[in-house]
Amino acid sequence: MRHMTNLRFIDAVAREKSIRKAAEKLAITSTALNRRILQVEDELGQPLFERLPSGVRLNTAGELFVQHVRNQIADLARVQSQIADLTGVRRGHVKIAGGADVLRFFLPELVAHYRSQHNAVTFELLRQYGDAAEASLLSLDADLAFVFAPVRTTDFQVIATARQTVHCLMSASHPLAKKDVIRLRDCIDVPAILPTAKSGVRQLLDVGQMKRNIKMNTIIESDSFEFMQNYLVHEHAISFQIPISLEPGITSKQTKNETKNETKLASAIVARPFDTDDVPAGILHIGQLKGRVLPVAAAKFLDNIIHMLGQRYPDDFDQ
Amino acid sequence: MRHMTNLRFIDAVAREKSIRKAAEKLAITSTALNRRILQVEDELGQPLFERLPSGVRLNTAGELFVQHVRNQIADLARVQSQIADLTGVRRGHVKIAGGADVLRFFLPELVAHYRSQHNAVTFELLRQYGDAAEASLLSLDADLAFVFAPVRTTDFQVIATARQTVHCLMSASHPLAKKDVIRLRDCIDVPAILPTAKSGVRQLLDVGQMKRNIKMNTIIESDSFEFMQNYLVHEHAISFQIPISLEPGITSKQTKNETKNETKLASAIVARPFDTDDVPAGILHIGQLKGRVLPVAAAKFLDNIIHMLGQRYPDDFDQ
DNA sequence: TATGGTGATGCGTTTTTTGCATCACTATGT
DNA sequence: ACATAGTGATGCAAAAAACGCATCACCATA
Repeated sequence: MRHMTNLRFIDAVAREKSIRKAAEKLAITSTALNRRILQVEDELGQPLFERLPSGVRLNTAGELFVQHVRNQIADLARVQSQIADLTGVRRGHVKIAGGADVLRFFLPELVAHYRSQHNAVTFELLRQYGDAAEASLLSLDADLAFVFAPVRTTDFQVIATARQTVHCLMSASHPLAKKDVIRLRDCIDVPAILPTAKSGVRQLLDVGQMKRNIKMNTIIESDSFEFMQNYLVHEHAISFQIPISLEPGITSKQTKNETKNETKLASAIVARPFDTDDVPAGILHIGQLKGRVLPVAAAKFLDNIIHMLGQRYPDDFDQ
Repeated sequence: MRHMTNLRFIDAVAREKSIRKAAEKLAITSTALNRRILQVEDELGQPLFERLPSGVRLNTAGELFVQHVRNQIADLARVQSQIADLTGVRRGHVKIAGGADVLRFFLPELVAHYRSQHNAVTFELLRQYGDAAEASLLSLDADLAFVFAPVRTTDFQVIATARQTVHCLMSASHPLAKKDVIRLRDCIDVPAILPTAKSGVRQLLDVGQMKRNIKMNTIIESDSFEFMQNYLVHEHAISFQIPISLEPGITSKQTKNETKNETKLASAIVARPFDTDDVPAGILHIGQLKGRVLPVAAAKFLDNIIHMLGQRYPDDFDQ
């Protein structure tokens, strides 16, 4: 859309905090970009940027204007998506912010399924946690966000939630695998691989350890699901995940033929839920920017998410 | 704002339903305008207008897009107003839709007072009733609307209301002027000048006549406040108004020195409220488009309206 | 003091937009 | 049936706007 050029340029400069850097990204010369910005400032009657020796920075008016610009860009995308939908072709670009947990298996499957029906829809997955994800909603860098934690800002509109009980992962031959529910005291002295401190799961585990006054035997910290899971076949340790990040072959319930399924590495690993009296369940929030009308593509994808969550976690799901 | 040109052009064509007519209004040639529209349609990937022999008409995509365009235009105005406010200069253009009642004395006084403080703010007053006023909010042709009737659409957000008792107007020497409150039965056989049927006051009067099974002696119908009021000095008739449209000299309460004030024509006229058991009070709604963030100028003017109403009708005011 | 970074500006060139003339089409009235 | 007056679309030359290069002025830092 041609008429948006100036606005996109301003957005770019605001992000890069430098006209020359933005110009490079936009594949034009800095002088052309500079003049367009001067022109807009002139039309507006006052500057949007402060000129610093190291580049530019938005002033108050600029902050206001850039927010407006991003709204415009997002709203145009919404309308385009809606218009495309009229002709039967769903079109658009869906931007989703979420933690590594949902990016691991849940979203790949869901996105693939959606794209198999609407291949003109493109996606953008941002790995962001908590505050950062909410900030992306606000700056319209994301249409939807998964937040596994209490929601902070008032701009976050929760569309659905899913209770996620923290699970212990371990080799199928681990003694704890015989139990249906794990108590925190069972884990004393068991070598434990914990997610890094900023992770939501880690925070829940810490709450539990505080409550029961139990200190787990932490041998490794990592933010890689793959490492934590794959390590378990080498040493009889335990690691922790929430259901949504579990590899499909790993079920949280004990099955009779669990041993038969051990064809792949994944199925040599089992998951057992914590007793929620020890480690509280976390709430996964799916939300959007409050008051925003989403593009058709994003809105329909959100429907899919909700449907899938409702189907997969019928008891722990809320809408 | 240069980047809005295409959008303003599309808006104009949609309103005029003709490229040539719109071009004339926009002071460009039809061919330039035509090509700009073709360009936008091309960028968008599909047409916005149906081409008819008599001009053009929006198709479904066009309806969507034009609504978006109007939102953009209005939102830009909001941001501009907000930015101007940062520098201490209030700037903007406030568009108000309302009936003749509020346009008569209430709004002139209020607008004049506001402009005496912020002379960079301009105003646009649209004489529209009920549905039309609400439609103007929706198409963003108006920022604020006064609706004297039940509010229909869900897009109308009521900011404040004022109960308005229907008053009888008459010459000060009229027998009914001795009463403090008028009953409908007092009006039997009194020559009456009624507002036209679409007026809100008329509807309230009709409700009262139904309820009490009384038919007033209608000698004249008019939609001109001036005619109805000025006629009263020539014949001992009565006419009807709500407080907000009353000329300042005319008070609704009986005062001792009423006769002394009869220096002007206006003060030869007195107003007496109807008993609300006979003629129900009407509710004047002041509202805006639901969910919309108003430009500073309009928002602050709305504050003034509310303040003035609260001061003038402390008992019948709601916020 | 030299250097490498920033945004601003004058000027010639390129790209885009505009207006004129004209076409193709369709209602409407003679 | 035919002329007429209205509509939007299009080819082409002129006008206007945007662009890129070279360069300036400024500032922080080494």
